[in-house]
Amino acid sequence: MGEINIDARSLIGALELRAQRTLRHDEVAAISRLSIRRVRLVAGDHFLREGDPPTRCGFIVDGALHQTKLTGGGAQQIIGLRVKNEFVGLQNLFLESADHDLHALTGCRILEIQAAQLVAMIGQCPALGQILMADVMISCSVAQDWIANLGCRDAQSRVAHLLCELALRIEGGALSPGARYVLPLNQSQLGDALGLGRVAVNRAMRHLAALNMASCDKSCITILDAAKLEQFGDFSARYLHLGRSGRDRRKVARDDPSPIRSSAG
Amino acid sequence: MGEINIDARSLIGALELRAQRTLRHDEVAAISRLSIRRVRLVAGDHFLREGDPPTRCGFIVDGALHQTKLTGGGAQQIIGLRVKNEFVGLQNLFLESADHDLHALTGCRILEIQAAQLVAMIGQCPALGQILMADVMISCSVAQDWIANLGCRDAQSRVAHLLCELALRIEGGALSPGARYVLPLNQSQLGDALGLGRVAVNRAMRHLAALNMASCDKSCITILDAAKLEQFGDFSARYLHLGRSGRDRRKVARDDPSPIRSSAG
DNA sequence: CGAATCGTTGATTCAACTCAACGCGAGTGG
DNA sequence: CCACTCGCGTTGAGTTGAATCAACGATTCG
Repeated sequence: MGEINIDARSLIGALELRAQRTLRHDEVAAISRLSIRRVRLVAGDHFLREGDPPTRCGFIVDGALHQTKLTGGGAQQIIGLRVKNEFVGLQNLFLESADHDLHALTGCRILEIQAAQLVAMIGQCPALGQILMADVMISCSVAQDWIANLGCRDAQSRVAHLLCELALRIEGGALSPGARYVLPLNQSQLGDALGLGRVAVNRAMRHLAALNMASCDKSCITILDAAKLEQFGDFSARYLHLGRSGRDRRKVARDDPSPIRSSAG
Repeated sequence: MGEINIDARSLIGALELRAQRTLRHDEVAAISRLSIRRVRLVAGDHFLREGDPPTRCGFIVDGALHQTKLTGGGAQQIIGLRVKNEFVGLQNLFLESADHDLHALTGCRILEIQAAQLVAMIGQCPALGQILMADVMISCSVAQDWIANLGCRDAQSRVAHLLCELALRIEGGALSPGARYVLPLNQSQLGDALGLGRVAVNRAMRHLAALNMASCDKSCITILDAAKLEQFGDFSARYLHLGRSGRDRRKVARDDPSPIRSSAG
């Protein structure tokens, strides 16, 4: 294994984490045959634009990107976020063109892989394809959860819900009290993601802080009371499909009886 | 080919339509090896529930289903629709459990396939896997477009947008003036899908009728002025990824210069 | 220092929610 | 056959949550 590229190693590690198993030798070999290019983006750079053929894929080593759509009215809607340790560009892999823009939200380090190579790899190792496709399926689940978030929660709950989601995705860890992470969006962008105005986002965040659920200093979010925040944001981690023991997740592991849902009756 | 099951034929036809090509013999053979079960559902029946292992997949021959989530407040959000000639249950195929409910919206005829068989088939024929995975990717695109719809359009535009989408998905045809289709949702359910109350949906629909864009008699939608409806609903068919010439699509074929987006400036 | 961006707060406006009532048609049962 | 109920669509009136407008403090950066 000593001869394998350090970047390929990162990919292998990420895939093993997702699949919850050690990759086989042929799988490792297939990955190490990929030509991986290191790419750096600064905030605002685009990775894919609407209409582009989906030739670029990548793995985010560090940073965050957002998927956006422009509406006829000139408003911008953030339809998805991608953070470190996640893939980008997989969503359109088997389609003819991208249907949205993909931009860097912060500075990013990305391992770029040509889509054609990825498709070839999937053909050789369907099991690797499954891991990548599971990633797409999770994106789909997350998008659908966002629909529910926008569709039937008020401003405060929406913000709380997104803070919970990002805590888990960014930290890759538990939603434990005192957990802290850097939010890659400012309040305007949060509004674009949540279908709210900046003012409403600001008020919601101050409300969460006043209730001692989560505080925000600059871009640094601190989870003060995880349980209360989850309940307030009607959050359940199931849709993130983090895996039983995977990704340092403790919350999902302890099969909790979903206090939120049961309270609904 | 004469010996192939009529249900397998339906699947083959659907896959060929999606892939825009004739399937190879080995692909046809792989499909004909599937054991397909005919299932009928009546409105309200469930096909999958949240938490279920994703063992059931299917192809909708007729009817419509909805994917739903319950929120803590007791509200139900429709997070996706699946209509005839689409697959169901693919979204969770490589995940451990379903994260939402899947219910019949109307009476349905479904060709059910066990997930395990489908996975095996994908392993044997990665090219077939690509067609199925493209379906998942389109679901993801649609979900993200719904996010944009909920996030930054008012009630009237949301309804108009969804009517456009469903016209294309259900009719599989052009959004031509005079086009007519049966909406599988009542106004309450439309509200659940669009994050609106029934009253708002009703007023929006009457508004669209008053402006001679679309009329609604019982559950039958008639597109009166397709261009106006598209513009009003800020609709572009790109996210449906219907393919160049595929599925009888005329609209997508004629590479139009996207009048909506250009008007935004 | 000035310019720009972001967060914060108050005041006003408005779109959609909620409540409420009623018409209509389908189905049901006496 | 009619009376009844039930679900759905329709409409009006009052309420409210968030948008919008506006102003100001803090921070960063050139």
